[in-house]
Amino acid sequence: MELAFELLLAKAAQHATLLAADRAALLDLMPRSRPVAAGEDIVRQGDRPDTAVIVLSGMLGRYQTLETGDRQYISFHITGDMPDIQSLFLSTMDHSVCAINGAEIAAVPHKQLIPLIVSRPAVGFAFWRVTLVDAAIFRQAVTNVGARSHLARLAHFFCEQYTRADDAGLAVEKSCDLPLSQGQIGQALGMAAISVNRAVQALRKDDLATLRAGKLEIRDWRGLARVAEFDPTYLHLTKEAELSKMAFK
Amino acid sequence: MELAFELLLAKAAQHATLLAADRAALLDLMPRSRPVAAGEDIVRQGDRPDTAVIVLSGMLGRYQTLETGDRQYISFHITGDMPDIQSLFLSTMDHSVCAINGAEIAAVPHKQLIPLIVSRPAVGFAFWRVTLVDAAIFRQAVTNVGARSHLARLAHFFCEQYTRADDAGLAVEKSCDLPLSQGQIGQALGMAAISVNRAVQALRKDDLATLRAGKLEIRDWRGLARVAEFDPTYLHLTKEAELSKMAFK
DNA sequence: CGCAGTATTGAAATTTCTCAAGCCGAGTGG
DNA sequence: CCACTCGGCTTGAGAAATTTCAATACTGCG
Repeated sequence: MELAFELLLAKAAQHATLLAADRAALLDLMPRSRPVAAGEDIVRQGDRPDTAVIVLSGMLGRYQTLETGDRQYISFHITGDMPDIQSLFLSTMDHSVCAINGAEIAAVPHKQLIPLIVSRPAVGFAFWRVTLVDAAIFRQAVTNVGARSHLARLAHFFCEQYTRADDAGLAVEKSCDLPLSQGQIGQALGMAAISVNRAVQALRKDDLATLRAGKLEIRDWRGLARVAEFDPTYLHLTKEAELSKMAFK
Repeated sequence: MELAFELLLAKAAQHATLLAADRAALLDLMPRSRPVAAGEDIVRQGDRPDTAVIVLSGMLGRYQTLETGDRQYISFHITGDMPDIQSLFLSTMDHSVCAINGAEIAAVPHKQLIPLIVSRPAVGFAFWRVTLVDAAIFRQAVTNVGARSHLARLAHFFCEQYTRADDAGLAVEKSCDLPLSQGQIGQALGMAAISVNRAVQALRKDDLATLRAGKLEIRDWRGLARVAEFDPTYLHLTKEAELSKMAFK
C-alpha cells in the first residue's frame, strides 16, 4: 500500500509541483485494500463506478469485448497505476478492467477525490496528467497494432512493459513480471496466439528477450529497442528514469 | 470562430456545470484564428508547444510516424475539437497533428489556460473531460484495428466519424465531410489502401454507406451500425452526459 | 483540356490464421 | 510421491485472408 502510494505520488509529481500538504492530503485518503482473484473483473463495460482503483500489487488488464466474445486488451497496469480515474468524469465505463493474476487493489471513492481536486489544483493536475499518460499509451497501442510488423509489435510491447515495470522499481536484473499467456498477448496486439508464439521464439532465438513462466527477461536492450523502434518519450517518465535507461544501454 | 467556441463550450459543459461567468471567461480567451493548408503540420512529434489548438473549420489528423516513413493516423478532429490540450501537461509531443484539408484553427496560449483552470475548477474539469473523451476514442481505435474484420473496421470508422460530425451539427441529410483518401483511411485502420477500397465497395454494394469526393453518406444507419457493432457510449455524447451530470451533483 | 492524384481491377505472392496433434510443466489427488 | 490432468506452449502443414504489383479508369483542379 505504502509503495503503491509512493509510486503514484512520484508519477503524479512529475509535472505538477506537489507541496507537502498536497502529498499529505493524498496519503490521507487511505483507502481499504482488497485482493482480487486472477481473471476476476473489477469494473465492467457499462458500469458506473463511484470509486477509482489504485493497483497495489499484481497486474490489471483493460479490455473491450466484441459480440463474438473476442477480447481486445487495451493496456495493462501494475503497482502504482490508477487505471480508471477517467470514471471521475466519464460516468459510464466503455471498457472493463480485470485482474490478470492475483492482485491487490485499493478503491478511492470519487466523493473524496473531487473535493480534494477542487481544493488543491496541483493534485488535480497530477491526476489529470496520469490520465494523459494513459492516453499516450493508447496512442502507441494504435500505432503498434496498426502499423508495425508482428516482430516489431511484440518487441515494442516488451519494451513498454519492461520500461514501465522498471520505472515502478519492479524490474530486477533486467527482468520483470509479465504474467500473460501468449493468447492474451495476442489479444492485446491483434495477433493470433500462434503468431505471438512465433514472434516470441524469434526474439528468443536472436537473444533479444525471453518470456517464460510469466517472466520477461531483456537479454539485449539495444537490439530489442531497435527492432521495436522503441522511443520511451510517450511514457513521459522522469528524467532520472530515462537517464538510467540510457546507462543501461 | 463563434461556432467552434459554442461547440467546445457545449462539449465541455456536458459534465461540469459551467456558470455564465465560466463561459464568459472562456470566450474572453478570443485567440487569433489562422488558416492551415492541406497536409501542413501544425505540431510535430518532439515539439514542445506552448499553445493549445481549437479547430474552427476543416479536419485535422493526429498521427505517428515510423522509421520506414509509414504513417499511422490515430484520430481525426473537426470543428469544436481541441486535439492537443494534453500538451498542457505532457510537454513533449509524442505525435504530430496535421491539416487533412484546408482548415482554420485558433491557438490558445497555455499561459492563459492554466490560470483560468486554477481559478475556475469547472473549466478545468471541462477541459479534462475533453481529453478523456479523446482517450476513449483511442481505446476504440485499438479495438477497431486490433480485433475487427476489415469490413466491420471501416463500418465502425464511418459510424464514429458520422456520429461526431452529427454531434457537432455538421451532418446534413445523413451525410458529412470526410476528406480522406482511401490511402489515408488505410493508414488509420491498419489496412492496405486496396483493402480499404474493397471494403468501401462492399458497403456501397449493400447500400449501407457511400464515400465519394470526400463526402460520407449514410444510406442505412442501422445496417451499418450492425456491421460495425457500433455502440456510441464511448463518445460520451450529450444524452449520457446529462445523466452523469445528475449523478455528479 | 490535360495533368496529377485517386479510385478501381485482376492476378500473383506473401503473410497470417486455422486446424490438429504432441509436448511440457505446474498443480491435484490418490 | 507419483500418476494424472489441464492449460499453455510448440510444431507442422494447409487454407484463408491480406498485401503487393501492375495496369487502367476516373475526377477535380489548374
